Amino acid sequence: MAQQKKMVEDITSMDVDFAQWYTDVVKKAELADYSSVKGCIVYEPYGYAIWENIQREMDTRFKKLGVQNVAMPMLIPESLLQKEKDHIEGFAPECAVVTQGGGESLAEKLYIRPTSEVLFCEHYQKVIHSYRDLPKLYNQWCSVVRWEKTTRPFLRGMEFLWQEGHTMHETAEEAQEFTLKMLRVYEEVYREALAIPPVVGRKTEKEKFAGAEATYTLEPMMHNGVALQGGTTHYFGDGFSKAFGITFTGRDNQLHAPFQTSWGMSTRLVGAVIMVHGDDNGLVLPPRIAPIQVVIVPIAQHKPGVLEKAAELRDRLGEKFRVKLDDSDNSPGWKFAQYEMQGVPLRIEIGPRDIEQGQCMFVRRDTGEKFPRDLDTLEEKVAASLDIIHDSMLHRAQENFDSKTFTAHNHEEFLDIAANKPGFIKAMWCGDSACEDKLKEETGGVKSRCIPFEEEHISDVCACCGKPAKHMLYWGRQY
RNA sequence: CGAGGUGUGGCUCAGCUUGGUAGAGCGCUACGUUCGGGACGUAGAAGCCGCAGGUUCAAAUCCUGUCACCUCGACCA
Repeated sequence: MAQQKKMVEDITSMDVDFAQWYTDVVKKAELADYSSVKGCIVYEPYGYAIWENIQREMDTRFKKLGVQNVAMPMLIPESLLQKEKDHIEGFAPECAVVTQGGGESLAEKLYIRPTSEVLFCEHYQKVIHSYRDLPKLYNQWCSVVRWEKTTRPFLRGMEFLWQEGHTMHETAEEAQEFTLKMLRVYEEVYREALAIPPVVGRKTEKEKFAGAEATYTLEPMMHNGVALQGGTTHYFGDGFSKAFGITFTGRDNQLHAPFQTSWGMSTRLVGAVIMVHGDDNGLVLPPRIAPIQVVIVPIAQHKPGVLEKAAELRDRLGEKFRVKLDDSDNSPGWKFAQYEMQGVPLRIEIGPRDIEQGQCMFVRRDTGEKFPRDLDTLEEKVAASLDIIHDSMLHRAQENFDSKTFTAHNHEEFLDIAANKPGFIKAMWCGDSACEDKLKEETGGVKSRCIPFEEEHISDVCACCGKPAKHMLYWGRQY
């Protein structure tokens, strides 16, 4: 697909400075603003609307699986957080802690949740008594706080919005199966709502979540070849259950500990959408999560009949799509640029000439392609175009992924690719975390992304140490 | 936490070297003319120059301190 001419001068070109480009898009598309606290952003209406649409895509899928939404407290007593050893060790260093209340020192410190496993466990301990109480499938939409040193809007914040699901199951098999089921739900959201093809697989021992037995992950590749950990599901076994004394009477009339999962995706997904699909003119939004799917720009709107016709189209399309008619006094060119920056998937231009001919002009945001469409079948034409745009965006993201994924057969090739080709590396691995440490050190930051479910056989030996290989890994730098 | 950088109308910045009435562009308000790729004219509103000390007749400008944010690295969704 031909690269569009750059029309917006306020946005730094991706090739010049990708980081600056990202920041420019966030600001110019009016997604978020900085607040007076470092790492805490203001989600502006347009940015928040994207998140709401992503939420809806996820929440309806959760509910189809029987997941129920709840709301847990924000504060965790220190003693509660300490009940699971690996968990506290993993999270305590990045927690914010409340030590005062009402002007007096607290007897026990209260941690602001960095994640809520222990809160769910405390509650589950009270409400689970019998196998008939299982499974418990809870989820919450909330914000969490982690004391990050470096922050970027949507990608990493001190406070960020997310959902965290926490479930309890009668058997290990059922919990393991549910962990993978949620992973597939996430992948579906990626592909069908975000038009992003992620790599999906299992994290290595080194990279897994604090306290989990297994962590699965979705790793989309950004336009510049850098990875983003964008969603994880965890299988906990019965470790937390035992630590929290959660028991139920089984079908055999014996006491058992239930098996647990958790899974989360965050507003980081908005960052992924920006960096996977965006271009030098700004944001490019997948139609299914775009706050405005169709923007109608009237041409020569002062002429009789134009605004009336444009409003009629808005009313018609508004029954099926998220539509905006911009009848402000700004010039058409200004409006074109504005909605391109904001990534609106489809623009409809309508002017006196079109009205005479019973048509309007469609302009696709993803390709810049412009073509006439008859007014009388407009609803079908818009629906078809939005689907085509979605498919085309997914396809292009896949092409970018493929063109930036390289195979390393040995240590030398691995270092060469890491140094010279931005993107993912596929390579064999012996299973030893020492090799992960070594490669990260040698390459200055390339880390294992995951063991994919469909592994390829690239060679018989580890691309680091040369010992017999156990798995194929995806590797890459990450945000 | 290491290395850089920046704080001046809403935004981007100039002014600081050499102290002397606080500026420009964009945006905003009103009216008019415009309208198929960021239109134009006229009139207008808007800033105790991040904060605190100090030097001085006089500080955006010099000195000291402090806070905040941004970018890049190391750690994490």
